[in-house]
Amino acid sequence: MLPNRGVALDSFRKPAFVKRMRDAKPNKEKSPKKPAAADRPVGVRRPDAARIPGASVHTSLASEIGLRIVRGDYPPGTILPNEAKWSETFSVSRSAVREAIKMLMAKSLLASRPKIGSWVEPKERWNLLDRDVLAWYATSPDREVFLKTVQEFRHIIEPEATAFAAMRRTDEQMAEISQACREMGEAASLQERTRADTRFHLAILRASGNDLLVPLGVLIESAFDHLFTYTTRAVDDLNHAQKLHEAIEKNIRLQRPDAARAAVRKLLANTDGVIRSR
Amino acid sequence: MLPNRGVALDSFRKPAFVKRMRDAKPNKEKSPKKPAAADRPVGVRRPDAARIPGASVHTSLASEIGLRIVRGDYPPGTILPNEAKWSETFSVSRSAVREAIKMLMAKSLLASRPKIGSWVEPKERWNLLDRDVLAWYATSPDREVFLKTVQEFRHIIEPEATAFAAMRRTDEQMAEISQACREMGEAASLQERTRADTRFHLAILRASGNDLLVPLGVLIESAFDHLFTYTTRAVDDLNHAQKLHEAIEKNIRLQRPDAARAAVRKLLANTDGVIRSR
DNA sequence: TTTATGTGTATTGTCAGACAATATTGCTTT
DNA sequence: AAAGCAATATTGTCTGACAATACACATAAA
Repeated sequence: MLPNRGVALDSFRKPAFVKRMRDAKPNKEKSPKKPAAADRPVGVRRPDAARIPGASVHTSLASEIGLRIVRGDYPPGTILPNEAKWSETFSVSRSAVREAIKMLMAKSLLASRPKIGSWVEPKERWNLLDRDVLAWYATSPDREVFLKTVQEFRHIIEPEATAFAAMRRTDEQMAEISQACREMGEAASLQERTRADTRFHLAILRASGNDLLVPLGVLIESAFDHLFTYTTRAVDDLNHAQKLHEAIEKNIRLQRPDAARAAVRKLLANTDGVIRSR
Repeated sequence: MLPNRGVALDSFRKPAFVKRMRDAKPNKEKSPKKPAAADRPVGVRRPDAARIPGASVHTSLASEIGLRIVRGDYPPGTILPNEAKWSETFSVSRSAVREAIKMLMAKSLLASRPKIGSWVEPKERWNLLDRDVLAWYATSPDREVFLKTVQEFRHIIEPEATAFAAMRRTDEQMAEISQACREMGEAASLQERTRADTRFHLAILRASGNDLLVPLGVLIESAFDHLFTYTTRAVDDLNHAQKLHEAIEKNIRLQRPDAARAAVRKLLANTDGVIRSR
């Protein structure tokens, strides 16, 4: 019943690579500390921690720890502070810590064993295509590099996905694509436009008929997220981009895979230009 | 600090789409039941559940529940039995159930709210490229379809990844690739060979210089996992496949992106043939 | 009747404290 | 010096309690 981790080869071994960095403190002593615990009444429960208003404790905790790991505070192989320590640091219960850690384990950022502790997994195991991990990852290096990586990935994926969509889309899927495209053109605000843009590309992925392509949508969302600041408001550019989108829509509608692929390549090249020129 | 879920557009709403299927029972009444609780002494703790010897309780639980979800026992939108129910069903503590559920939430299979319960997320949110989810997914439909999907994905990814590897690989990365290729040729058993084969392809992904390509290695692993049964033992085929691999290795070594890409396409076509002919 | 308001209640969220399982570490004995 | 053994630290698991939340229903007001 247990999923077959990796290939048959069960060369599973003790975490021999873990560096014994006991009671490891974060690398960079930027010390997140409590960013001024001012307007907080004394004696109240749950004093510090990176509490986020709307979110549950374990979710916030997972975000905080996950971010630190991805950011490189605890390099792969190091042993994290133990559960009691986290519990104390953030003034939360051990259960909350455990649930947070379980979330990070599910994303393959961590693994743990009794008497050893929890250590950071090697980077190539990280599930970088996970929404959260990607978001954390996006904050660490300068945006430039991240955006370039994502954009490169889009070049690999989207042309082919679109070609498949042109071959296999259902009428219903086509309707979604067309509507998103139309709404892009009619959008009043830039935000609304970006929204429709995202829907457009996600709909194409769904229409590709390959289930495995769908989860890559997070990359596109992330790209638009970070592209937003770059986006030019020049009307000419917007019109041009709109035409490129419409070309894609048309070729999918007419079921022309090759033309659709080419159209996507053009759009991506255009986006590349926007990034480069900034 | 909280990762920006999706694009800016916070059209976050109450789970309006959840079907109110209270105390939902699994769809298919295949009733996994306890598959004969024979050789188990009476009165012992933790009687049934899908306990897996080596694994922790919450991990086993997550596997069991995750498999059921992916398999379609609880379609997207349905509300799962509550924590107490699971706890009772599997005779484990509520904490264990919660930790398991947190793992599934981290993979976006579930979400939950107080007073509502936990519901299955829409399929397009599932993190299908996660190791575990992929493994569960691989068990559900017939292998044919799954393999075809994965293979199609490889056609999209690997040629481009290899071209990048040819351009950007370091000497160290090249050494890994070459060694894996060599070990493929020298492998004594089929299993050993598959092992090296996997390493070969993963090394190429790593050498591509695009961090986002690395996590896709799980797909390759999964492919080989399921391809294993198909693998022919005919010496001619093995020799042929080996030559194709060596061609790839050579073109990466000589830094010829286009030739490398073409070589990978050939190899994939060959693999396609193996699948089709079976 | 329709709309607002409050009240009950089921479910997850959080906490606290205990014990079990496990593997490292150092000590003891042969 | 080698082998076995005990001490110990850390995660794993269980139990029981209370808080927070938002649906559902009854009740009251317009």
